[in-house]
Amino acid sequence: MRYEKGHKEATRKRIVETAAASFRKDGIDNVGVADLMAQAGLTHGGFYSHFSSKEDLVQAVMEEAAAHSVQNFGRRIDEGGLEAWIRGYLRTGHRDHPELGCVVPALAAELARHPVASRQTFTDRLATLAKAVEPHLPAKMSPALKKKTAIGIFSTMVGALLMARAVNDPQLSDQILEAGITSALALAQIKSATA
Amino acid sequence: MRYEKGHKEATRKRIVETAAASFRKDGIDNVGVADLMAQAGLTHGGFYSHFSSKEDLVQAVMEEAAAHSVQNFGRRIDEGGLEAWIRGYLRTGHRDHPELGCVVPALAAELARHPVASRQTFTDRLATLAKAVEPHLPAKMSPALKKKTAIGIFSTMVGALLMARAVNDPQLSDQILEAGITSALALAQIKSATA
DNA sequence: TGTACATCAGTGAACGCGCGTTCACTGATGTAC
DNA sequence: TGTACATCAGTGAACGCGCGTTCACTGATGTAC
Repeated sequence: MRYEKGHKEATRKRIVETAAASFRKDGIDNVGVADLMAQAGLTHGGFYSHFSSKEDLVQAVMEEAAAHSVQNFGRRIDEGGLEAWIRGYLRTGHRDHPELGCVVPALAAELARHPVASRQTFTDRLATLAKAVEPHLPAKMSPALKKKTAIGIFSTMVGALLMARAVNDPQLSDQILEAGITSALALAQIKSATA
Repeated sequence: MRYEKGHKEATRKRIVETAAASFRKDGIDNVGVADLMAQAGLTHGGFYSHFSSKEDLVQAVMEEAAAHSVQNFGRRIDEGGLEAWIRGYLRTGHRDHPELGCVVPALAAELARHPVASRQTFTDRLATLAKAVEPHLPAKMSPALKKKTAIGIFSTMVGALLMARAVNDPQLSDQILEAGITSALALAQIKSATA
């Protein structure tokens, strides 16, 4: 072999990570295979020795993002608690750098129009995320309410980040993030010192 | 003139309405000018006697959607109250027919990558919407908290609808809508009979 | 009243461009003998 | 140890296609005389 062992896997990983960032920043449709390969330091023809189609890459990106973020979120929740997770998600840095952030506000609308295979990962991930949140909710909540609340909190966070990015007025955008934090904390029944 | 008075305005309106539906259903990038004109019963060349560019149409669509939905939401809130508005927004019919529904979950992510002019309308609309919700929140809330809560409720609704559409599992999708309703009602401090 | 002309919403061929995908090829290395 | 061959990640030209946009044209009507 011309390349050391594991070279191909490393290249594939590099393409997936490059794609994950670009897709979140510019949208799946707006990122071409040639762009992506150039960013990874390759030419476009080689793409098809790693993936059978662009849709195949989309699926790989969703899997990578799911693995990465469930791990990331899980750690953050367990280390800093729900409040730190909520505040970390709705910080201005996350709003301003979609390429480094959560795929849901960035890609969910586009993903809804993609084939089932690419959506499956997202579905699984959401269920996992809800389960990671539930243990941190007040003990007096019923299991059913905990599940609803976990999903409700995440809905609030996703909706707020999405709108904070779409809005044109920086001040309103900041207010949306704050409103998202306040509301998510209220749902979690956390009384914050700064809220 | 070949056509009766108001003909051109009527045609333009038809194009905008067709586009509003198609954009929400398939995404702005996935709907071509030629598709749109064919749907409106015209050929693609005539497009440019109505709009200077596709982006110009996007702007017109956002304006139409804003006018339409602020009016629609306002009426619904004033007639049925917050609870009816929330339940109406998070019903399965709305999830399953993005072409007839709110532009925010459908287009906000894509819109965030569009020029300022197209985003301005969205910004204005969101502020108007918040103001329509505020009077229906509990009187004991401070004005500042009312504003935050109004935005928080809408964030929850948008996030829930977005995720309910992206998810692959119909049962989970229904649960997300229910969780959105429960959480939005909780934020509005409405104790519902069926919640 | 009849004729010539101006108007202009809509037509449809054509444009340059970038897309996803294909494919014959390259060339450095590992393996067989 | 040296030579011939197989491997295969990556190259880059080429493909068909659909996109947004342009433009010369059409043809039914209103207007001028």
